[in-house]
Amino acid sequence: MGTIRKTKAVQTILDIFHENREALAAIKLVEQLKGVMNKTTVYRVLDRLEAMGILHTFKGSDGFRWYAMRSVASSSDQSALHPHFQCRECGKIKCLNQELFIPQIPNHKIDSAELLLVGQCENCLS
Amino acid sequence: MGTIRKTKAVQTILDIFHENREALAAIKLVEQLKGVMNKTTVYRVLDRLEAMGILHTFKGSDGFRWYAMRSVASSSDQSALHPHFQCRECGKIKCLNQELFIPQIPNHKIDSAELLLVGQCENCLS
DNA sequence: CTCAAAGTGCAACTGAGTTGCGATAATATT
DNA sequence: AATATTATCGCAACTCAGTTGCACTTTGAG
Repeated sequence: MGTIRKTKAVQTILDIFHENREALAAIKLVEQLKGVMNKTTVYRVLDRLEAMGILHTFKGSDGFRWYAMRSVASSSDQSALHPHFQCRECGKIKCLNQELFIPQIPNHKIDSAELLLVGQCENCLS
Repeated sequence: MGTIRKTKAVQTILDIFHENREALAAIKLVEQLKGVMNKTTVYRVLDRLEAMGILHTFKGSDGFRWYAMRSVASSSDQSALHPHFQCRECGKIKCLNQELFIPQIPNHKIDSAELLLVGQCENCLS
C-alpha cells in the first residue's frame, strides 16, 4: 500500500529543483526533459511530489501550472499564504517569503490566498 | 479605423454582465449562450469589451478565464490591483472593493498584483 | 443606397494536461 | 539470489478551453 519509490525520474526532477531554487512551469520541465523522460511521467512525478508535500503548486498569470520547493520555513500550517512574483518579460516566477496581509470578508470563510505580483525582475530591468 | 459596433452579440453579453454583477467565467458564458451565439463570438466579444476597458479579465484558481465589469470606482490608474474571492464549493467569483497592500521587492518593478482568496461564500457556509 | 470594414459562424486546429493499458523496474518476500 | 508484488513508466490516444482561417453577414459612414 502506497509505498513511494525513489526512481530515476523522481531523482532527476528533485535535482533540478534543488539546483534551481526558483519555481518552474510544469511545461518547461516537460520541454527540458524531452528525450530524458516522457511528458506523462513529468506530470505524474510532479503530482506525487506535491502529494508528498515536497513541492507546492499554483497557477501563474500565464495560466500554466507552476511548481516550487515547499520551503522549510513556510511548510507549517499556513502554507497556502504564499506570494509569488512573475516577471512580465522573462516569465520567471519567484516565491517570496514576505508575510501576506489577508483581507477578511464578512460571512465568508477564507481558506487560502494567492497573491501574484507581475512586473519586471532585476535582470530584465536592464 | 477601429470603430466598435453595437451588435446584438455585444448587447446580449453586456446585459448579462449588468444583471449579474459577479464575475463570469468565459466558458460559462459560452455554455449559457449556446444556441444564441457561437463560442468564437463569445470569446471575441469578451476580448473587445476588455480592450475597450469595459470588462477586465483574470484567471481563476480553476485556471479558466474570468471576466467582470470594471467597476467605475476602480477604473482609474491602479486597475490591476483587484482582489477576488472564489468559493471552493460553488465556484463563483466576486470582485472585492477592498484596498490591497502590495509588498514591494528590492530591485523589482511591480506593475500589477492579483490577489485571489479561496474559501467558502455566505451561501455555501449553509 | 452603397460599400468597405467590422463582426459572425463554422470547422478545423492548438496545446497543456489527462487517461488507459501493457511493459518495466523498484521494493518486499521467500 | 531468485521470485513475486505493485509502483512507476512510455506510448498513443484523448480532453477541452481557447484560437485561427476563411467565407459570409451586418453595420454605419458618406
